[in-house]
Amino acid sequence: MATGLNAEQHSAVKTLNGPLLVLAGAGTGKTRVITFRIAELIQSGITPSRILALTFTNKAAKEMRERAMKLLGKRPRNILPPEISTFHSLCVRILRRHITRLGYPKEFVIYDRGDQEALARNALRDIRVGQEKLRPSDLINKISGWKTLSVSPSKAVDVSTDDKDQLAAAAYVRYQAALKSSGALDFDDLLMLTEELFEKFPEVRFAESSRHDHVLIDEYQDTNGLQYRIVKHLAQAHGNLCVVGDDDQSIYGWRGAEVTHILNFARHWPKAKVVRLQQNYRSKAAILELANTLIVNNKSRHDKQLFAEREGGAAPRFIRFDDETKEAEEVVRDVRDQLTPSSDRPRVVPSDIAILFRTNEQPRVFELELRRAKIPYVIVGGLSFFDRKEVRDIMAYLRVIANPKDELSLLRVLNTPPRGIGTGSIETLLEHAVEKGVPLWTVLGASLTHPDIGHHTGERIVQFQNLMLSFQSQLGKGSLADLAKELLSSVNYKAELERTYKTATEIESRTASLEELVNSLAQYEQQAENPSLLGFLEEASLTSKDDYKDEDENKKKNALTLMTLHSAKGLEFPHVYLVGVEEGIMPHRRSLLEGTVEEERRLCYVGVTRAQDHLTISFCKERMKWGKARACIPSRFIMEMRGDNEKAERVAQAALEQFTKEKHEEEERKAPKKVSKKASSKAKKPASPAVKKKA
DNA sequence: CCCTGCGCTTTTTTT
DNA sequence: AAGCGCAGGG
Repeated sequence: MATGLNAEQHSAVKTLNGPLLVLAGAGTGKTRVITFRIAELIQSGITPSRILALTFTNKAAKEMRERAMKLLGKRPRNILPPEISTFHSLCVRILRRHITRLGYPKEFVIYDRGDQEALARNALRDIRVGQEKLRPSDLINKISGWKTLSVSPSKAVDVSTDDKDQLAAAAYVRYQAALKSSGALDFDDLLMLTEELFEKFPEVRFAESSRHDHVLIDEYQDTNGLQYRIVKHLAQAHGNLCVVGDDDQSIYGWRGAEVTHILNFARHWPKAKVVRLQQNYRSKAAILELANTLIVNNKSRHDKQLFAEREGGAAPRFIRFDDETKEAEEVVRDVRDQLTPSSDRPRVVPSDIAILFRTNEQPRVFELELRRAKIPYVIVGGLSFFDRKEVRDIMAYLRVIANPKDELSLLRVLNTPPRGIGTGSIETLLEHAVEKGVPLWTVLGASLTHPDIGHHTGERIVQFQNLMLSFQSQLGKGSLADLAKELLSSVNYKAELERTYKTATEIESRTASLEELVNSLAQYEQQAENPSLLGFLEEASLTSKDDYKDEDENKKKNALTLMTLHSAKGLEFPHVYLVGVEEGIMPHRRSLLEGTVEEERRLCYVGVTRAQDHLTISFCKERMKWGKARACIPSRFIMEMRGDNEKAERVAQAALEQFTKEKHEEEERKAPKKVSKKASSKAKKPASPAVKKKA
């Protein structure tokens, strides 16, 4: 079975029992080892379904599933396959079985990042401490951090000492209350409640941990505290836990991932066997050398040195451009050159090429150029299908139909498209609902008799509710795709699009995404064993959006890839363009101020080690920011890769100086307001960080 | 209640 | 540059 493996890989694959830590450097055949190991376990007589393999993305899970199946060949249909899924999907399955014990409904919905933003925005409304305020995204990160530590809202209020934390804690209380009353869970809840179940109910822990005899985890360096504890529960009984990862590729520290989990694995599992994979099969020596030179600048890491199996290779290019437009133009021109058939080198197709960047705003310019050059491309992540306004609208309708308690969605669709239900009436209803302590949905009917709501408006609200009710009664009867189509026509959404958007192309593209939504419903119904609206919604929020709408798989197969470094982890391409390698972007300015440059360096390392044959690193002299051109400093990582540490040091100094100065300027800009406001306001703000709420 | 337009803020990565 | 909130006219 295990053929073509080197000695280290062989050892990892053949160690079937007990704890096993595989420290696998970039490009050392990590995925191969996991899949071979799964196959080996099955060969040795383990029932496939008793194996649980966990990944961080659906894409990785899907790929692993396919590879394992291929390795195993045809299996009788009545034998269940190994369970290969993401942490989050696993938790959803566990919760669906036991969550009622925690007082949550079995039919919970999952709120994604967009919903979280909306909730956070609401929760922060009217909350401030003096002049301090919090951005929704910061609140979300903060809450996520608390949840990772299993800190409840009330506990957060207790433990918060500084102003910002107190403020966040107050918002956390509201945020969590809103989630609960909507019958919704966010991503962190999925993990947190699973742990709670395991802690509170030994029988649940027993039942769930008895389902498997072997647990494997990919990208272990990115596990956070919750995931770590869940895994511990799952593997405690049998101890057959195999984790695979690379501390140099830990790039999710901001999400609570702790490298210590992988660094201390041998301590937590004293019997653990440790295997190191250090032979890199992916990159040409010239590229790997660059990566090695870069990463040794990190102080906290397992000391290791990767060896290139593929000698030589073209020297990586470092190119400077005038600005981001030039960068996109020239990179795309270079891509086109590469794609042009030539007799003196092997053929290159778009799917051999990836353009990698740090932030999600960077691809815009590249998209434009690629379209102009007629090169097929896919953008991974970023503004995805499910983030488009029209799709979110319709999804909100579907959610209200599936779960009328979902207040966020209800508020979104109540007057979308405009149907004469104004903010005034909605406020009144909300107050009424809060008074009675029931969901907003329940009081909709009362709007006809409510003194503060006009008769006309009341009628329209009831009409809306009846429409939703009629769709609810259709659930389980006909096809979901048909229901969605009917929904679109009965709320006249297309007319709304035509009214809102001016250009024909925009209307067309928005209409197209609605069609796509209907198609994905149809597709879901076809492939799901037991299709339900709730099931579709669950899949839509959990599945990383890109592999979700695989409508034209073929087109995708031949497309160039645009993606962030975070999304690129685990992938490889013959040609890689790493763009925007400048101080402030990579390392990101925020990391400089927060002292997390080492993680940025690992990010850069991940980028460099994605390349198999050709690597191009580029940076700009200046870049547009908020409509203004700003000078850019080439990243210290570039100097480090070239071995000029002195210059890197100077650059680091200069960048830190510049960004701290900017930060000060920003604060200055805000300060005068503070003074004038204080002067003009009648009552002075409380000195203690008391949370002010408007009634 | 709906729409438009003005001014103000925006600064990361993702399941 | 772009999205959001808010004020003011229909």
